[in-house]
Amino acid sequence: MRLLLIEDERELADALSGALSKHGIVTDHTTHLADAFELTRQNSYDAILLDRRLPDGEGLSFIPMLRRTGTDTPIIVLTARNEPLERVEGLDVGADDYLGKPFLVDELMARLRAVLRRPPSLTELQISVGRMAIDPLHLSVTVESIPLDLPRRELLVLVALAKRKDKTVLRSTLEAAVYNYEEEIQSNALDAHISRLRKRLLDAGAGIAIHNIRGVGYLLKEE
Amino acid sequence: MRLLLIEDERELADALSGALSKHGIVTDHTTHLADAFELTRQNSYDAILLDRRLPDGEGLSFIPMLRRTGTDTPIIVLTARNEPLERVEGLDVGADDYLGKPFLVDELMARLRAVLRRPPSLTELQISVGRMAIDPLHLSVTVESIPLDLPRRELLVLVALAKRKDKTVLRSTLEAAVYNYEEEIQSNALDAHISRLRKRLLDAGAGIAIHNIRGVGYLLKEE
DNA sequence: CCGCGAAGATTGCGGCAGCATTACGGGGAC
DNA sequence: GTCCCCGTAATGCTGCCGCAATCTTCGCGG
Repeated sequence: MRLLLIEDERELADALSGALSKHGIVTDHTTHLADAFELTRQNSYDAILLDRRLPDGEGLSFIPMLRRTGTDTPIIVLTARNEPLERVEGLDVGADDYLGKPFLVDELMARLRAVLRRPPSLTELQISVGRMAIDPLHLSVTVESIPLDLPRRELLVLVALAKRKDKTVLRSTLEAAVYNYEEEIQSNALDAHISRLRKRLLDAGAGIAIHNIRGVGYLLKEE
Repeated sequence: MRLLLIEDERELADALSGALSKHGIVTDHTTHLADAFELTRQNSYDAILLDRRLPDGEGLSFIPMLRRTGTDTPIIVLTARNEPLERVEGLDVGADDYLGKPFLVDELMARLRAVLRRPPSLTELQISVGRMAIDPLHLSVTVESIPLDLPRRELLVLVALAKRKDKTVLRSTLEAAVYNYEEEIQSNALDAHISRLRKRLLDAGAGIAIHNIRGVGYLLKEE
């Protein structure tokens, strides 16, 4: 396993590299964002550890840059800036985890494992379809910048479909997205939600269509 | 390595779990098909050991169910029903091996190794043929990024063929992919599906051809 | 090269499963 | 109370899909 560590405090960086190597992890280290960007282009990392305060800028700005190149390498932010709001900020720009300094190496390892266990994140921060923008993290929806508020269940259906726009989403997947295990469902509730959602999207002029694939599921695409 | 054992005889199940654990194999055990299906959705198994006679139905019916979700985890059927015709039956619905009770654990291990030695995963995340991309896990199909929705049975046929593109797929294999154990078929329904599928693919300009291998099966390739 | 039988291809038809829509009412939020 | 979400169920409809009839292709033997 190979990590990229972006951290300007030499001592911490060395200590961390040493600790990780005991777990059989190879670590590349750099102190500047510019170098980091170059390194990610030349190598393939299993994960990236990122400090926020860096000599040539705010570490977080690195995340959208990287994501824009289509890279979905997990990123864990390591920083002294550990206020709740700052954590939200970090996760919302696309970090996979956020760990405040000081931290135990054991906790870092555990979070690393957790992050690597996940399937490569399909979760974009912002999905746009038709005249519509959907933020799956905050569960908010806008049509041409005008917020559209939808009932909870319809919203969940929409997000589940939007995350895989232009691809079929199985019925069972949708049910799993909207209902948890306790909530039984013994009618066509899902169909009803789809129907009502369609009507609302039409009224709002969202410019998207939800197609049914008989016996399989549904598919969302621009109309 | 992790296995799923579907077996209602408690004693046999316990003995087997114990024996397998000595080979470093982790075994999940369940006695009912319904639970088994849930488990396969939540976990990823290297192989599945399946009894035929189960409290909630014929074990074999589980195989098409599972295959239909796009899972091609190897399945070994373990059963007292060990007549030649019954073995054919089992293998034809999509089992990878069929082992009659009683059996030696050593033989099971050998068969397991054999099954796992086969092409690591037929389950690519994305299969591309001609101008077409197929996602066998999510059962979605696109032609030059434009989603193509197909009826369920035609879709299943296409996916089964695409997974083994450029290779002949036996008629019986296709039938197993499309029909479950209960559903009898006494006409040329499969041929009809192939025919309608060909037409749809042509209309969509998919750039692929489905050839017939007389008396054997079908073969999908770029045209 | 021709003829024949078997396998496959195609297509219309009809039944019915699955979906869309909508009205209704319980229930929670305010 | 009032509003609205949301599960339920009734209704109507679409189009999938099994069937079978008919036509075409293939491979073999003479």
